[in-house]
Amino acid sequence: MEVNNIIDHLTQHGVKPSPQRLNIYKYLIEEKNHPTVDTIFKDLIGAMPTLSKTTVYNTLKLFIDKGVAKVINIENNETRYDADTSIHGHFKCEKCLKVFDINIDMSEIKTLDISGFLIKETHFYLKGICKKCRSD
Amino acid sequence: MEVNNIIDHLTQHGVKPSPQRLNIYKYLIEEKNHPTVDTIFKDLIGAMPTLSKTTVYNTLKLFIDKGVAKVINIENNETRYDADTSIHGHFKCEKCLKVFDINIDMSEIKTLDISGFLIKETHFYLKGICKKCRSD
DNA sequence: ATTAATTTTGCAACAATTACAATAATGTAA
DNA sequence: TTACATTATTGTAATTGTTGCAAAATTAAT
Repeated sequence: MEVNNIIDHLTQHGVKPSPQRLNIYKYLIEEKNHPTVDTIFKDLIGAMPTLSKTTVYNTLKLFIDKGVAKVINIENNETRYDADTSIHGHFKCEKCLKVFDINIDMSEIKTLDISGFLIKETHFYLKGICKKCRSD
Repeated sequence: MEVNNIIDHLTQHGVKPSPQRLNIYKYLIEEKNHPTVDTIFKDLIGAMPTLSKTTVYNTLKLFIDKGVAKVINIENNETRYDADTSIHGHFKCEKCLKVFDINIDMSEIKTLDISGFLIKETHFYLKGICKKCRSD
């Protein structure tokens, strides 16, 4: 995505694009690694030496509120973030620890037990061993 | 489930049924509230006044290892536990905070992107407002 | 009964996250 | 521009869920 498009996208969602926010958002969409706060912080501190970890937390919370990012909750001690807000699933490899995107067809899922329930968020993930790690 | 059945079930999975383990497991299957460690501890400390929170942690970790319980990870700051180890999903109501079980047909899901991947765990959950809370 | 092995317990340590107040940056109106 | 108001960023302290660890208690074995 072009920088101008990013600025538009954030602005349209009510996120004022400060330098920190821009860099964090760019990082989220360019590195498709579903990073943790710590990863984001460590990868950006070089380019923005004054960056504070609190800012990363604040910014991600803002992104979630404004709907330009989503939380991925696979392990209870590592919250990850994803700028892809479409409904999709994840696969976490227990060996290389990478998180992969997977497409899912949710139409088959919304069923029986929860008729009358209002669904706001859909989360799906698998854990196991990825193809590459199995052959290593 | 009868107590003897519970003992058999735990034993068959390699869990020696101490009083603490028995009570925690019974709590898990009787109260279908998908409790947190804190909830379990607070609800059992009356009946077992010497119970330690560390024991609850240890016991649940053992249950997971031995396959008689599963982790439910919906919020990043509240790990919940479930003695139903079959593949099923959950719905968390944002208003009353209850967690409901939902049946899912996983055959529709395992797809494309992850051919060749070894799947060990399947997790699915929704968030929203439950029927009762919508009508209140 | 002694000894060995396992389980439980309490407390300290740790790590992720949040609260909060101070500082910095930005926007606005004269 | 200058002065003022608003918003964003930062650093530190506090909080919370979890784990590490060694001592005490319980259970099993000889």
